[in-house]
Amino acid sequence: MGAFTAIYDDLQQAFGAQAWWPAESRFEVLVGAVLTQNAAWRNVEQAIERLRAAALFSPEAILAAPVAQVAECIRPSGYYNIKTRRLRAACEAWMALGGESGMAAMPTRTLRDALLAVHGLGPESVDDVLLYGFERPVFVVDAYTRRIFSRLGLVESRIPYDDLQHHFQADLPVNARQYNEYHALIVQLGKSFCRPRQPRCGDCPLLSRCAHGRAEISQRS
DNA sequence: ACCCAGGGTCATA
DNA sequence: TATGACCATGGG
Repeated sequence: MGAFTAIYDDLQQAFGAQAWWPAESRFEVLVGAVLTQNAAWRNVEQAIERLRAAALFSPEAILAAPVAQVAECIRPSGYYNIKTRRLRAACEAWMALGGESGMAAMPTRTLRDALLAVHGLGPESVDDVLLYGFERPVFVVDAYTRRIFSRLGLVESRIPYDDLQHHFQADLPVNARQYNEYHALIVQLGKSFCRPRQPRCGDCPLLSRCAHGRAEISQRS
């Protein structure tokens, strides 16, 4: 068994089932993927609620609404001017690609390339949509993933997105359900034990695997 | 008061 | 190719 598979087992043992992504529709995954860029999910939930309350929760409604109204709705999620533009671009793409049915009919590679071409959708946002919205077996890499696995000594801290994604997809079976759980477990672990500056390594379930954690502990004491 | 969050784009070298 | 500035709100 490879290290990435073994760590998945450890995390599942430690944290149990996660059941991500909290969304009621594929479109909501797209909206959430844009709004959660470098923002706390709590704030994204507020922004989504405000869009719903304003009856702006469809690509058509968002595109028809005044830009200022959309911006006001999503304000709690931060970067609201930029994210308003990105959200509108995402809605345009959603419709241009034929909505749910059109996108569901596309091969994963084709759909990924089409979404990456949208201004404001980078690799993580796109892979959120592919994995959590369309159940495609695409591993989502985020800042926690890079930090955790570089501290574990398995990859370089500056490893490019696609390279790190490849490590996971080469080591794990091609299984969207498992990719879903694994990414959620990584975020759970990161929130508790793998902050950039304040790692609390003491009770980390991966401590025995983590040279960084031991080094930090001996440094700080 | 500082740190951080489920990133991405753009200018610069 | 790779680094840094910038975007902005809200909770610990």
